[in-house]
Parts: sequence; C-alpha cells; structure tokens
Amino acid sequence: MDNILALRTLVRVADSGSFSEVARQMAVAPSSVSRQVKDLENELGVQLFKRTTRKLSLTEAGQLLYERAERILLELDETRLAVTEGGAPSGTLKVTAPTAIARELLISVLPEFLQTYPGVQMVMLANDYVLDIVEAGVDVAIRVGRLSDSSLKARKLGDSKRVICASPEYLKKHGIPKHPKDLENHNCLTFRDQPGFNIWQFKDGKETIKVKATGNFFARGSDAMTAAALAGLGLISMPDWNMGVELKNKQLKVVLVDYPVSPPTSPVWAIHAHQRHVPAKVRVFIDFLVGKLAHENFS
Amino acid sequence: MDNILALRTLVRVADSGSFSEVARQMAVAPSSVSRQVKDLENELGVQLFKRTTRKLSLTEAGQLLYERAERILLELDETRLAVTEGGAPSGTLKVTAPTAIARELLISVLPEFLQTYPGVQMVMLANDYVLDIVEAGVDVAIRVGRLSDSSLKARKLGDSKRVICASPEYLKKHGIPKHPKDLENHNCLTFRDQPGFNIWQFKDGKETIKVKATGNFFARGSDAMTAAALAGLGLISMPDWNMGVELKNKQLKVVLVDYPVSPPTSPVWAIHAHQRHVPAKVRVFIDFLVGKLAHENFS
DNA sequence: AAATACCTTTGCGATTTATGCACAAATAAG
DNA sequence: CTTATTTGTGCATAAATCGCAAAGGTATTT
Repeated sequence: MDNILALRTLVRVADSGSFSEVARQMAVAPSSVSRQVKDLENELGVQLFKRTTRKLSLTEAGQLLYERAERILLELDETRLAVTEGGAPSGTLKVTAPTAIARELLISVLPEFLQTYPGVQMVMLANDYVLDIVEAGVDVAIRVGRLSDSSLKARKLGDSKRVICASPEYLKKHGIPKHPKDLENHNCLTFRDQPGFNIWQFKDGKETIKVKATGNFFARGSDAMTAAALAGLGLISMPDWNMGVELKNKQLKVVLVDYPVSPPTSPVWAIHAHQRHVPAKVRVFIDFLVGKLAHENFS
Repeated sequence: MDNILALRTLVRVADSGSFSEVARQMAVAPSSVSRQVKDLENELGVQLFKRTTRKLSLTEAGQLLYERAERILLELDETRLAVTEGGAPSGTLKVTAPTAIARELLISVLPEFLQTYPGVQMVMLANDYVLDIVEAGVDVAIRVGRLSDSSLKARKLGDSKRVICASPEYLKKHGIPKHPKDLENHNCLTFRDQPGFNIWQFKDGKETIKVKATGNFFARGSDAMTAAALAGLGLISMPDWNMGVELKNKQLKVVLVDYPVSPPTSPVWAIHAHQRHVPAKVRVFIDFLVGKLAHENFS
C-alpha cells in the first residue's frame, strides 16, 4: 500500500467503474491498471472489487479503502502544493544588512516587496559586523565590497559610490567647492576610528588628488555622520547608499561630481547560501532588489 | 511525492537527524537514504534539509513536509490496518439458507458465532429457492444436495440423512414400526407436490424396499410437516436437519433406524463466491460452521 | 443462434527504475 | 596531524514496471 499510484488508480477505477476507461484516461495499458489493483489486493490479502467481466463494484473492503485513499490522496496533493508553495513564495525571510542599507531598504523597497508577496514575512537583522549567514540561519545578506566566503552565492545589486555632500544650507553659507583642493577651506566631518580617516582621495583623469580633510566635528557611525551633515555642520564623505533618502529629497547635495572619490566604486552584493534549491522567497527577493535598484541605483 | 518510501525515509531522517542512522535502521545503504531525500527535493524543487556534513536540520519547507508526511503515513498505516481488518474479521455477512436450516442455525450456532466475532454483523436470507449468490451479493449460501454452479467454492458441512419420525405420543398410541412394511398400517404425512411423493424407499442390506405411504394429512412446506408430526398426526419422512431441535429435545423420535432411507445421504454445503481473496468474515464463518457441526452433525 | 464488440487478465520481452558497493569530499574528535 | 565518521556520486547489477499479444468471458447485435 506504499504505492500511491496504485491508490490513485483504485480511486479512479472506483469512480469510473471500468479498468479500460481508467487506462484511457491515464494513457496506460489496461493491463497495467488491472495489475495495480491486483497487486494491491494481493498485498492487503483482500478483494477490493467484485468483478464480473462486464461490471465492477467495490467490495466492503474496497469501499473502505476507497474512502480513505481519497482522503489521503487529497492530503498528499495539498501537501505538495503547500511545500512547493504552489509556486508562490512564502515563509519567513531572514535578511541581514549593514544598518544604513537596512534603513534605506526598509524605507524604499521593503514595503512594496512585502505587499507584492503576502505570503512572505521578514526578519531584518541590521548590523555592521559580518556574521556567518548559515550559522545565523540568514536567507539573504547584503554586503558591500570584497566577498570572502566562496560557498555562498552572490548577486550584484549595483555599485556604491563614495560621494562628498552637505546640506544646501551649509553650501549656501560657505559656498560650493569646485575642486577638491577647495575642501581644505571647508569644515569636513570625519570618522575618527579609521586609519587615514582624514585623507580624502579623488580622481582627476588619471591623477589622484589627496586632500587632508579637517573640521571641528568627528562622529562615529554613519547615522551620526548623516545627521551632522543634515544639521549643516559640514561636508561628509560617505557611500551614497547611506543617504539614499536624503539625496533624493534634496536634503543633502552632492558636490565635486566631476572628481570621483577614490577608490571609485565598490560593489553591493546580495548573497545567499549556495544550495541546490534556492527557496522561492529568496529568489524573488533578490530579483525584486535587482529590479528596484537597477535604476535608482545608489546615486 | 508519490513515493511513500521516500516520505517514510524523510520522517525517520528528521527524527534521528542522521542519514547513516536511518540507513542502519532500515538496513539499506546510506546512499539509498541520501538519494531518496535528494529525489524528493528535486521533485519538489525545494531544499528539505540543511546539511553540513556533520549536522542535519530541516528547512522551513522540510519542516512543513515532515509534519504533513507524518500525518499521512499514520493515516496510511491506519488504513492498512482497517482494510486488512487487522486480521480480525468484520463487516456484514450476508447468508442464505433453506428456511429449515436457517431456523436450525439461528437457534444453535449463530448466537455463539456473533458473540465470538463482535465485528461481524449478519443478514440471513431464509428461502427455499435457489438464488444467484453473486447477483444477490450473498457471502455464504447453505445448500443441500447436488451443486450446479462450478464458479463457486463449496465446503462440505456434513451429510443429511432422511429419517422417518413421529412424536412419542403418536408412537405410544399406534406402536413403533419395526419394518418399513409396517408403515402401510400407519398414518404417513406426505408432501403432495412432489412426483412420487408417497413412495418411500428404504435400504435393507442391498435390497431396496419401496413402501407406498398413505395417510389422512398432506402438507406443503417442511415447517408445516414438522408441526403436524409434533402434533402427533403421524409419521413424516424428512431430512434430519429440518428437525434438529425437535430430535434433540425428544419431541420427535426416529424410527426404522436400521433401514436407511434411500437415497441414503445428501451432502450439505456451505458455498461462497470463488474469489482470489476470501474475506476473513466468510472464512471464519464457514470454519465455525464446520467446527460446530462436526459432531452434533444433523443426526 | 451465431457473430460481434468490448472488457479483464496473464505471460513474456523490453525498458525503466532502484539498489548496493566503492570511492571521494568534508568535518568533527582525539 | 591523524583518525573516524558522514554525506554524496558513478557505475554495474538487480528488481520492478510497462506495453503487447493472446485468451477467456459477457453482453449486444444481426
């Protein structure tokens, strides 16, 4: 009775009342139908059909098996649908991303994503240290820059540019720098915990321009930096994705657009565990990110 | 997902958390276990286990399938048990028998049978004409004499003797016949619708003695005959199973025991539809009859 | 009554499918 | 670093399945 096909056959035979009819429906030889039922009978040691060559009817045992088999087959089909998600992605999606990107994503794309896929629930882990995604059971991680673990599959979401920007109020008050060298006369907000934190590098054609950024404010953490810039304290040098909203809302303005900050770009990746079968929720999430970020892409 | 064995494997793997362990339990090669799970994953297009070579854990989809598969497998096992009756006979047993035998059986063996097999319910069709047992959906038929349909399986329950008997009162009043010829001076109760109804034949060694039975009462139907004999109207010639109770209770007494009525015996059969798998209820019923009737056998 | 059409079942050859074994890759433990 | 155990893969073999053809049977039709 561990042969589901035989049970399916049994049910169809009971419904149609004919072996041949079922054989035609299932596009198999009538002998195959006959044998499946016979094997079932032999295995159970019970007659399932009363057969006169011209008429079929269920025996008592057959009736019992028919009713139960129908239930079981239904449950099996429901299970298949549930497990394959019926093609529709579902389940809990555990995502980790740097805090800044997490914030950006939360504001810009996640609401629409969750609305598009109602079956998906999301857990967002926003942290700026690298965690073991398989250890933490994370489905998707957003990473910037070089990747380490090759057992993970990565998909590029775009390139992140480091840009120099400030609030319109600040620029109106102190003027807009036209050349990197102008920065030496500006208030440059810097991290203090990075080595070389105050050396800003620019490209001018093939030349590299190094500028020592100085200012009266130091912050730690990208959020604090952004807040300081918003408050008009000075210029900041930040990956553009850290300020997606502010740039879009013109709360911050990019300067020195003709002098790309060096190193020019660093890739942004969506990575996920490399397994044979990528869950639909993961696939569609990354697809969604790629689609959303293709145009309004960190710039 | 139509492979139940794979589902069983999945459940056991999920329970034990090890492919090898399951392989040992099921006495198959570890590769077999691995492949069954892999095939399941491929078929569903979903990863079921997170595998690190040393640890196994269910994925979200795997957990879903595990829970549902467990239910389904349980139902399958229950179904198998229900259909095979767990070896215990059950269901409705449709029996047909000549009215007289039906009466005898009802009184003597059926109560004990039904008590012995609580799962069995009985429908008794008592009638003296031959019906098509497959047509009528009869499980067991009791028949006397020659059998016609060879597509049916028969088992002999015993031999029925035709005997001459009368009530003790009658015999006391008119005397006990010592020789068949004595019957000519007795009141012999006869059927009227059988050809030669009034010629009673006896064996005396190799000789056949024919006696013309005459009397002042004619009846139709064995019950009426028995009733007439009980009332002391005269002697009757009847198959002994027609009067099992009356003979046992000494309400009727057999005479001429040394002169067997000819033809001497006719077999009594239990017949049932000849099918590959005889239902347990049929088997045990016939076994029960044979056992019960082996000794107190129509005599 | 004979013929016809259709259904079920069985044996057999061929194909498909599953299984075990040996070996590789990977990881935890000593 | 070595050892032992576990999972996964190819390959040869064993087992199950399928379709075809033929037989046996039963209604319906001529």
